[in-house]
Amino acid sequence: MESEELRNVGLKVTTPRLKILSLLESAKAKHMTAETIYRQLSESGEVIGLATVYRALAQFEAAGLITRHQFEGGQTVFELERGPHHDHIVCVRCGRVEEFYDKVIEDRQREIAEKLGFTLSDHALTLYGECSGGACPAKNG
Amino acid sequence: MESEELRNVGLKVTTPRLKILSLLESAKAKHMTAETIYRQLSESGEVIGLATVYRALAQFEAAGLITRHQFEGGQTVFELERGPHHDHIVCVRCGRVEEFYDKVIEDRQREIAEKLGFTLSDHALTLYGECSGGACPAKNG
DNA sequence: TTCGCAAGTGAGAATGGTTCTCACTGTACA
DNA sequence: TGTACAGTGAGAACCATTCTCACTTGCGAA
Ligand SMILES: [Mn+2]
Ligand SMILES: [Mn+2]
Ligand SMILES: [Zn+2]
Ligand SMILES: [Zn+2]
Repeated sequence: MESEELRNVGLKVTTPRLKILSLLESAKAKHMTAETIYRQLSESGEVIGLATVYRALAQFEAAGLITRHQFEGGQTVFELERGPHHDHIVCVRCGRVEEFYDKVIEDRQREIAEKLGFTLSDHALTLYGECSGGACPAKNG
Repeated sequence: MESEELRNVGLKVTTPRLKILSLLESAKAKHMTAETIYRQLSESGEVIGLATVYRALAQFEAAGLITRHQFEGGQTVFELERGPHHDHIVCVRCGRVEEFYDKVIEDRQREIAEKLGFTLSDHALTLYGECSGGACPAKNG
């Protein structure tokens, strides 16, 4: 249950936090903005302040429950941290986001950091391009 | 001369644009925020509006003269597009920025995009970590 | 050269995503 | 159950960036 998850990371179990967590789990879109989360909760009758949404997301991130991505030209998006690490490729035409994991790149990053005398703690890799003709909604008409 | 550079990309040669371009060329810091550029120009007696700085930077970027980077937790920084492409590693403690180029990663990105049905147009890769003890000013005291 | 005018500029207002404030509320724990 | 203190919501504040608009400037045509 989501209550467990909150307790496990040392956060009090409150209604807003539970609602936000379950929305992140059940929503069709995997990557959501704070605004989107706020609106979807509002539309389903949950009255949760936008400030609370931002606060909860920041806490979830600090606790490692979710990750934050800033794709260029868009707002910050959040996603549940489930399963293995991955990076993203974004269609600059329609905004579609695909995920990928590449061991070669991941390993290389560690080597590069080491060679430059850094202790690697994180990285952000996002590819941008246009998705293929049929798949890209924005290309049809 | 910088006038050439502006003309070559189809931009009128104006005083603000020239000042901004030369500052980017001569400044000690390679990666600068709009605010920093504005302040440095002001301090050297050049009166150029902040809005103009932002406008010029946007135009320079569109023209391919400079590139824009958004490191997490910081403001957008700009740098002159000279020499070959590179990515960045940022010290989360002191903010130092180092540059690197890795052919393996670059090639892999292209392959990944292709495999996923995307035509790659750009990418953003930034590593984060702590730079080594002696080199990191923030670690001394 | 001089002219005309589209393009550029600067000051300040507006924007918009995110954070802060503060009085009120709810959770957790004894 | 009571209480202390963390959490919440509404709206104000923040702040990087963009927009507005009256004025200026670069530059091709004459
Ligand atoms: Mn993802
Ligand atoms: Mn650089
Ligand atoms: Zn697409
Ligand atoms: Zn450092």
